[in-house]
This record gives sequence, C-alpha cells and structure tokens, in this order.
Amino acid sequence: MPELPEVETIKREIIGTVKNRTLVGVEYKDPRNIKEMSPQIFKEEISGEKILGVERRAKYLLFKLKSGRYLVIHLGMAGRLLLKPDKYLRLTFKLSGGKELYFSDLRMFGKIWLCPGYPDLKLGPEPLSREFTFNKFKEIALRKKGAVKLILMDQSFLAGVGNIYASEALFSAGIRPDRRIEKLSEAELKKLYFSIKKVLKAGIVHKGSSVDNFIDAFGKQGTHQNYLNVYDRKGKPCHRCKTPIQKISMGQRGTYFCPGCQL
DNA sequence: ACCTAAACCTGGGCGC
DNA sequence: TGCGCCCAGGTTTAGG
Repeated sequence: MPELPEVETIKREIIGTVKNRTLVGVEYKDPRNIKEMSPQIFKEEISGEKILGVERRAKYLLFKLKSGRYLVIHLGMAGRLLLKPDKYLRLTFKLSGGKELYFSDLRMFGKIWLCPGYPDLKLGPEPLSREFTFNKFKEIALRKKGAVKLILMDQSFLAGVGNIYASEALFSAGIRPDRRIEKLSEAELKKLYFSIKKVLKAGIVHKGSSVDNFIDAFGKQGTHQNYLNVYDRKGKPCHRCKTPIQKISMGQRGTYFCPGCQL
C-alpha cells in the first residue's frame, strides 16, 4: 500500500527508536516475509548487528548495519512497521534497551531480506532529490513510449510513485492518465514534473494517505486522503470544475481522473 | 521496447 | 447470516 510519502513517514517515525541500537533477535509469528535465506539463518545473521541508520530509497527502507550489510524492507501492499503491534503482526525485531519494532502485513506481499552491501534495486531517480531536475525528467521521458500513468508508476523510470500519487500528479498537471508520454508537449512535461514533486511533498507533510488501511508507526492514520482530488473519488464532483470523477482501469489498477480538467 | 494478464496473499464490503 | 464476487497503496514473471 505505501508509496513514497507513506514510507518516508514511517522512516521518520522509527528512526529515533532504532538508530544506534543493536538487534538482539527476531521473533516470528509467521516467517513468510523473510526472503533470500531461511528465517532461522536470517535471525542468526542479524542478531548482534548494530543499526547505524535508516534511509528510504523509493518505497524501500534500508537499515544500514555496522557490518556494512543492509536490512532491506519493502512493505508491499499492506505491510506496516509499528512501535506497537497490531492484529496482523508477523514478526518482532528485538532491540537493545528492551525496545521492539513490529512488522505487520495482512496480505503477505511485504519482503524482508539481508543484503551483503547496498542493494541493487534497479530504480529510477528519487523524485525529491537534488539530481532529479527537469532536464533529467525530460531526458528519461523522451526515451519512453506508452501511457503516461503506467510510466510514472514504473519504478525503473521514476522511483516511489504509486497508484495514488500518479493519479494525483496527473490531475494536478491537467493531463489524462491514458495520454501517451511521447505526445506530451514540453510545457506539459514541465507541469507534470512540478506536479509530481508537489503531490509527493504534500503527502509527506500530511503523513501519508489513509484511503484504505495505511497507518504510520504510531498506528495513526495520515491525513492526505482529505486532500486527494481524484483518487478514490469515482462519481464525486471535481473540486475544481464539478465534473464527476471518472474511474477506468489501466494496467489492472484503478485509475481516476477528471474528464473536465485533464486533457 | 511495449502491452497484457496472471500470480503472489488476506480480508473487507457489497449484492443477493 | 451466509455465500460469492470484486476490490485493495506493489512487484514479478511469462507470454505475445
């Protein structure tokens, strides 16, 4: 479920609890989220490791460990990292000082693994980074063909944008999600570039969108769902022009747009 | 390179 | 109450 703003929110909320603590163990309720090695080996390998810091790359959380390895966590559709457990608890990271970090996942699409070094995740640029300039966006956009929304959600093109923020960025830019990216004008690309940054930043400010199930590390909902213009608003009047928001399917995902504002 | 569909899972909501 | 169907913030894989 979580896209860049939701993962960023979680990172900011857990870093104080986990940074500079040692992982003393892992307790499983259901070990299926552990990948690349057996849960037993994972537990043995990670025990005694000190967490030097936590960073976010796209929708991944990277725990930098003292040995140089990284604990990598992707939350999938329904994964949560919590400071208090909930009913979908799958495993508990035991930390020095009696602290605990809980991983919960209703749908079991989340992935947790240990990487020998910085993981090679095959991702496009970070949309909120310095390096992601308009020229960079234009350069990668000009190499692509196809429906603009699907390309925005392609993690190797641009990292961290998912179904909600792709729809919202396109509304903000006034571009229909099914437009072909190769047919966008320079002015449209520019609007889209600024819209992507804008909606992601707003999502972070509001601690994420809780349309369905997202909760942060404290178990609280974000508030950005109250600011969404199209996502999950099928049939409701556009905030800008009152035209009913339309829902279509693209790439097997619900796609929302305003037929009045988006051309 | 692009496009589509299915698969991986569980549970909530809705219609009947 | 219950059953069956559709839906869900993501990614991977296999095919055309």
